[in-house]
Amino acid sequence: MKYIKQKNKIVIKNSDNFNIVHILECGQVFRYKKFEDYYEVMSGSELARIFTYDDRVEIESTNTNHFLNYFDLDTDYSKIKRKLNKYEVLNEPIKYGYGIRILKQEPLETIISFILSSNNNIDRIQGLINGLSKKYGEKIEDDQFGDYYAFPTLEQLSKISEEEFTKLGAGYRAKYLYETIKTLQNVDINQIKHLSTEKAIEQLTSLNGVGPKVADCILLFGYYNMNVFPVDVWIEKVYNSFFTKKPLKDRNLITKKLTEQFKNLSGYAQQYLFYYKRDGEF
DNA sequence: GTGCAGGTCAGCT
DNA sequence: AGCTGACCTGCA
Repeated sequence: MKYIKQKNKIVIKNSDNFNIVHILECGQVFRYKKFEDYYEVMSGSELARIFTYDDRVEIESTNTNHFLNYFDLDTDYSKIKRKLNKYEVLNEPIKYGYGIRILKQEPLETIISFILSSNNNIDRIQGLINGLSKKYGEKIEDDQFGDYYAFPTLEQLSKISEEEFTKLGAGYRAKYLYETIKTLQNVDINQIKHLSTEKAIEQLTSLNGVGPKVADCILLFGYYNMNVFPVDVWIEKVYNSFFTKKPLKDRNLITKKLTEQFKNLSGYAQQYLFYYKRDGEF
């Protein structure tokens, strides 16, 4: 993707492969907020504002290189979409969500966020993550962007009791968080990226509160692994409407069928289909 | 009041 | 291994 890198700004001239609404609302991320004329996104301890104009997109941030990587701007989505378009079922979804890009989020943040996402709704998930950051993350006072809160580090998270997670409103997920954080203190989460997809899923699902769907989300959004196809309620509907004559309700089986079909493009395919089904009309 | 929201876990065949 | 019900919580 062509972009111009300035001191604290990234300018994208041709934004056929970058649409901030598509990127933020295709289900991969929770730490963002819409303002009147821009979107704000937080990643780790960094913050970015994304302005969309007729002829360009501008990203102003606390850390240009961080967001260059976060938005994966050196990956050519035209090429990816060409490959995906060989599957007819993806033609319309790609047209609809043309500006989707898969973000490179931080593993810890992704693990915690998607544990909170289970059987929950988006508003509450966002509220929980904001509350968690505000209460336990580092306060950052930036001259240009004002005050905001970083996502808590593992060390900061490890000091939180189960009761405090409950007080935040995590519900029965409080125990999941508490147990998982305890486990993570004895695990190097960076080694997960070197494992085979199968082994990585095995290791992630051993964490409390992480089942097959959440494990797939963590691998896709936190480890940039395109071999997984998270199946939630929306993808279940997509599969049963457009991929089969006999409806399945076993999500593990649906995952298996879809990853067999899309192989190392599974992650991308999931995002276009998810956004099209959830936001548009399928 | 009741059903639901981006599933997971435990306890049963 | 595969299936089923319970589950925090806040909002329509």
